[in-house]
Amino acid sequence: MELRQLRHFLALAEEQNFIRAAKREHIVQSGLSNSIHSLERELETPLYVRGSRPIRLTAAGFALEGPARRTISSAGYAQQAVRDTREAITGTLRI
Amino acid sequence: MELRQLRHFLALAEEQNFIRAAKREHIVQSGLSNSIHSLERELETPLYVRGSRPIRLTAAGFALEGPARRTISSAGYAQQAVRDTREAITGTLRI
DNA sequence: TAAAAATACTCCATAGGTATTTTAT
DNA sequence: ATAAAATACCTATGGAGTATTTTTA
Repeated sequence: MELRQLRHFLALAEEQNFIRAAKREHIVQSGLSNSIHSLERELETPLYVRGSRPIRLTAAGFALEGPARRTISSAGYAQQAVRDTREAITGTLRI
Repeated sequence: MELRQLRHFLALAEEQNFIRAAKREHIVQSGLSNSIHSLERELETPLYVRGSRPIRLTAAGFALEGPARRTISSAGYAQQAVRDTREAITGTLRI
Protein backbone atom coordinates (compact mmCIF):
# COMPACT_ATOMS: atom_id res chain seq x y z
CA MET A 1 0.00 0.00 0.00
CA GLU A 2 1.42 3.35 -1.01
CA LEU A 3 0.34 6.96 -0.57
CA ARG A 4 -0.31 7.25 -4.30
CA GLN A 5 -2.89 4.46 -4.10
CA LEU A 6 -4.59 6.09 -1.12
CA ARG A 7 -4.77 9.38 -2.99
CA HIS A 8 -6.35 7.59 -5.95
CA PHE A 9 -8.78 5.79 -3.70
CA LEU A 10 -9.87 9.06 -2.06
CA ALA A 11 -10.20 10.90 -5.34
CA LEU A 12 -12.55 8.19 -6.57
CA ALA A 13 -14.49 8.16 -3.32
CA GLU A 14 -15.12 11.86 -3.75
CA GLU A 15 -15.75 12.02 -7.48
CA GLN A 16 -17.62 8.69 -7.76
CA ASN A 17 -16.42 8.65 -11.34
CA PHE A 18 -13.17 7.23 -12.72
CA ILE A 19 -12.70 9.82 -15.45
CA ARG A 20 -13.05 12.83 -13.19
CA ALA A 21 -11.05 11.23 -10.37
CA ALA A 22 -8.29 10.29 -12.80
CA LYS A 23 -8.17 13.82 -14.13
CA ARG A 24 -7.82 15.12 -10.60
CA GLU A 25 -4.89 12.78 -10.02
CA HIS A 26 -3.32 13.73 -13.34
CA ILE A 27 -3.53 10.24 -14.71
CA VAL A 28 -5.77 8.53 -17.22
CA GLN A 29 -8.96 6.54 -16.56
CA SER A 30 -7.43 3.12 -17.17
CA GLY A 31 -4.52 3.99 -14.93
CA LEU A 32 -6.83 4.81 -12.07
CA SER A 33 -8.82 1.66 -12.69
CA ASN A 34 -5.63 -0.40 -12.49
CA SER A 35 -4.47 1.44 -9.38
CA ILE A 36 -7.74 0.77 -7.54
CA HIS A 37 -7.79 -2.86 -8.64
CA SER A 38 -4.22 -3.35 -7.42
CA LEU A 39 -5.09 -1.84 -4.04
CA GLU A 40 -8.12 -4.12 -3.77
CA ARG A 41 -5.96 -7.08 -4.69
CA GLU A 42 -3.41 -6.19 -2.04
CA LEU A 43 -6.06 -5.72 0.64
CA GLU A 44 -7.88 -8.80 -0.64
CA THR A 45 -11.12 -6.83 -0.47
CA PRO A 46 -13.27 -4.94 -2.96
CA LEU A 47 -13.44 -1.29 -1.99
CA TYR A 48 -16.04 -0.26 -4.54
CA VAL A 49 -19.28 -1.83 -5.71
CA ARG A 50 -19.10 -2.28 -9.48
CA GLY A 51 -21.88 -2.95 -11.92
CA SER A 52 -23.95 0.05 -10.93
CA ARG A 53 -23.53 3.75 -11.59
CA PRO A 54 -22.50 5.86 -9.96
CA ILE A 55 -19.85 3.70 -8.32
CA ARG A 56 -20.27 3.22 -4.56
CA LEU A 57 -18.03 2.31 -1.63
CA THR A 58 -18.30 -1.15 -0.09
CA ALA A 59 -18.29 -1.46 3.71
CA ALA A 60 -14.54 -2.01 3.54
CA GLY A 61 -14.14 1.06 1.35
CA PHE A 62 -16.21 3.07 3.77
CA ALA A 63 -14.03 1.89 6.64
CA LEU A 64 -10.89 2.86 4.75
CA GLU A 65 -11.98 6.37 3.88
CA GLY A 66 -11.32 8.07 7.23
CA PRO A 67 -7.98 6.41 8.03
CA ALA A 68 -6.81 6.96 4.46
CA ARG A 69 -7.58 10.65 4.74
CA ARG A 70 -5.70 10.89 8.01
CA THR A 71 -2.72 9.08 6.49
CA ILE A 72 -2.52 11.44 3.52
CA SER A 73 -2.93 14.39 5.80
CA SER A 74 -0.19 13.10 8.08
CA ALA A 75 2.14 12.76 5.11
CA GLY A 76 1.41 16.38 4.28
CA TYR A 77 2.42 17.41 7.77
CA ALA A 78 5.62 15.41 7.42
CA GLN A 79 6.56 17.27 4.26
CA GLN A 80 5.65 20.57 5.82
CA ALA A 81 7.80 19.83 8.86
CA VAL A 82 10.81 19.46 6.58
CA ARG A 83 9.96 22.61 4.65
CA ASP A 84 9.63 24.55 7.91
CA THR A 85 13.13 23.49 8.86
CA ARG A 86 14.50 24.68 5.52
CA GLU A 87 12.88 28.05 6.05
CA ALA A 88 14.27 28.20 9.57
CA ILE A 89 17.76 27.60 8.22
CA THR A 90 17.31 30.17 5.46
CA GLY A 91 16.09 32.64 8.06
CA THR A 92 19.09 32.06 10.25
CA LEU A 93 21.48 32.56 7.36
CA ARG A 94 19.77 35.83 6.43
CA ILE A 95 20.49 37.25 9.92
CA MET B 1 7.05 10.78 -1.22
CA GLU B 2 5.86 7.25 -0.59
CA LEU B 3 5.33 5.10 2.49
CA ARG B 4 8.18 2.83 1.44
CA GLN B 5 10.59 5.76 1.57
CA LEU B 6 9.36 6.80 5.00
CA ARG B 7 9.84 3.25 6.25
CA HIS B 8 13.39 3.28 4.90
CA PHE B 9 14.06 6.65 6.44
CA LEU B 10 12.84 5.48 9.85
CA ALA B 11 14.77 2.23 9.72
CA LEU B 12 17.96 4.19 9.09
CA ALA B 13 17.13 6.69 11.82
CA GLU B 14 16.86 3.82 14.27
CA GLU B 15 19.74 1.67 13.10
CA GLN B 16 22.12 4.53 12.22
CA ASN B 17 23.69 2.09 9.80
CA PHE B 18 22.75 1.42 6.18
CA ILE B 19 23.55 -2.28 6.21
CA ARG B 20 21.45 -3.11 9.27
CA ALA B 21 18.62 -0.78 8.21
CA ALA B 22 18.57 -2.29 4.73
CA LYS B 23 18.43 -5.77 6.20
CA ARG B 24 15.47 -4.74 8.32
CA GLU B 25 13.69 -3.46 5.23
CA HIS B 26 14.54 -6.59 3.28
CA ILE B 27 16.57 -4.73 0.71
CA VAL B 28 20.27 -4.31 0.06
CA GLN B 29 22.59 -1.53 1.28
CA SER B 30 22.86 0.26 -2.06
CA GLY B 31 19.10 0.13 -2.49
CA LEU B 32 18.57 1.84 0.82
CA SER B 33 21.23 4.41 -0.02
CA ASN B 34 19.42 5.20 -3.29
CA SER B 35 16.05 5.34 -1.56
CA ILE B 36 17.26 7.85 1.02
CA HIS B 37 19.00 9.94 -1.63
CA SER B 38 15.85 10.05 -3.75
CA LEU B 39 13.80 11.17 -0.74
CA GLU B 40 16.33 13.89 0.02
CA ARG B 41 16.26 14.97 -3.62
CA GLU B 42 12.47 15.17 -3.59
CA LEU B 43 12.41 17.15 -0.35
CA GLU B 44 15.36 19.20 -1.56
CA THR B 45 16.97 18.73 1.84
CA PRO B 46 19.60 16.43 3.30
CA LEU B 47 18.07 14.29 6.02
CA TYR B 48 21.30 12.71 7.22
CA VAL B 49 24.76 14.09 7.90
CA ARG B 50 27.26 12.16 5.81
CA GLY B 51 30.98 11.91 6.16
CA SER B 52 30.93 10.90 9.80
CA ARG B 53 30.12 7.67 11.49
CA PRO B 54 27.76 6.73 12.80
CA ILE B 55 25.39 8.55 10.47
CA ARG B 56 23.31 11.27 12.14
CA LEU B 57 20.04 13.08 11.40
CA THR B 58 20.14 16.67 10.18
CA ALA B 59 17.70 19.16 11.69
CA ALA B 60 15.35 18.44 8.78
CA GLY B 61 15.68 14.71 9.38
CA PHE B 62 14.99 15.20 13.05
CA ALA B 63 11.87 17.22 12.19
CA LEU B 64 10.70 14.47 9.84
CA GLU B 65 11.07 11.62 12.29
CA GLY B 66 7.92 12.15 14.36
CA PRO B 67 5.52 12.95 11.51
CA ALA B 68 6.94 10.08 9.47
CA ARG B 69 6.29 7.70 12.31
CA ARG B 70 2.74 8.95 12.67
CA THR B 71 2.17 8.57 8.93
CA ILE B 72 3.36 4.97 8.89
CA SER B 73 1.30 4.23 11.96
CA SER B 74 -1.76 5.80 10.38
CA ALA B 75 -1.31 3.65 7.29
CA GLY B 76 -1.26 0.62 9.56
CA TYR B 77 -4.57 1.67 11.07
CA ALA B 78 -6.00 2.08 7.58
CA GLN B 79 -5.09 -1.47 6.66
CA GLN B 80 -6.39 -2.75 9.94
CA ALA B 81 -9.69 -0.97 9.43
CA VAL B 82 -10.17 -2.86 6.18
CA ARG B 83 -9.19 -6.17 7.78
CA ASP B 84 -11.64 -5.60 10.61
CA THR B 85 -14.41 -5.17 8.07
CA ARG B 86 -13.48 -8.43 6.38
CA GLU B 87 -13.66 -10.21 9.69
CA ALA B 88 -17.00 -8.59 10.43
CA ILE B 89 -18.35 -9.90 7.14
CA THR B 90 -16.94 -13.38 7.75
CA GLY B 91 -18.52 -13.39 11.21
CA THR B 92 -21.87 -12.45 9.81
CA LEU B 93 -21.74 -15.18 7.19
CA ARG B 94 -20.86 -17.75 9.82
CA ILE B 95 -24.03 -16.94 11.79
C1' DT C 1 43.29 -1.21 7.16
C1' DA C 2 38.93 -2.79 7.95
C1' DA C 3 34.58 -1.53 8.32
C1' DA C 4 30.70 1.35 6.07
C1' DA C 5 28.71 4.44 2.43
C1' DA C 6 28.60 5.87 -2.26
C1' DT C 7 28.66 4.94 -7.08
C1' DA C 8 28.34 2.60 -11.63
C1' DC C 9 26.03 -0.50 -14.01
C1' DT C 10 22.15 -3.80 -14.99
C1' DC C 11 17.60 -5.77 -14.86
C1' DC C 12 12.91 -6.23 -14.30
C1' DA C 13 8.43 -4.93 -12.17
C1' DT C 14 4.99 -1.90 -12.60
C1' DA C 15 2.85 2.76 -13.06
C1' DG C 16 0.80 4.79 -16.48
C1' DG C 17 -0.23 5.44 -21.45
C1' DT C 18 -3.29 4.26 -26.00
C1' DA C 19 -6.75 1.62 -28.10
C1' DT C 20 -10.53 -1.20 -27.70
C1' DT C 21 -14.28 -3.84 -25.73
C1' DT C 22 -17.88 -4.48 -22.45
C1' DT C 23 -21.52 -2.83 -19.66
C1' DA C 24 -25.21 0.08 -17.50
C1' DT C 25 -28.20 3.54 -18.17
C1' DA D 1 -27.28 4.88 -28.18
C1' DT D 2 -24.06 6.66 -25.21
C1' DA D 3 -21.28 7.44 -21.58
C1' DA D 4 -18.45 5.04 -18.26
C1' DA D 5 -15.59 1.10 -16.63
C1' DA D 6 -12.80 -2.79 -17.73
C1' DT D 7 -9.43 -5.01 -20.39
C1' DA D 8 -5.46 -5.87 -23.56
C1' DC D 9 -1.38 -4.38 -24.77
C1' DC D 10 2.85 -1.45 -24.71
C1' DT D 11 6.51 1.56 -22.92
C1' DA D 12 9.48 3.91 -19.80
C1' DT D 13 10.72 4.92 -15.22
C1' DG D 14 12.86 3.73 -11.19
C1' DG D 15 13.27 0.32 -7.36
C1' DA D 16 16.30 -2.96 -6.23
C1' DG D 17 20.21 -6.07 -7.32
C1' DT D 18 25.64 -7.11 -7.99
C1' DA D 19 30.14 -5.42 -8.20
C1' DT D 20 33.27 -1.97 -7.21
C1' DT D 21 35.18 2.21 -5.50
C1' DT D 22 35.65 5.71 -2.17
C1' DT D 23 35.76 6.96 2.50
C1' DT D 24 36.58 7.67 7.85
C1' DA D 25 37.40 5.97 12.08
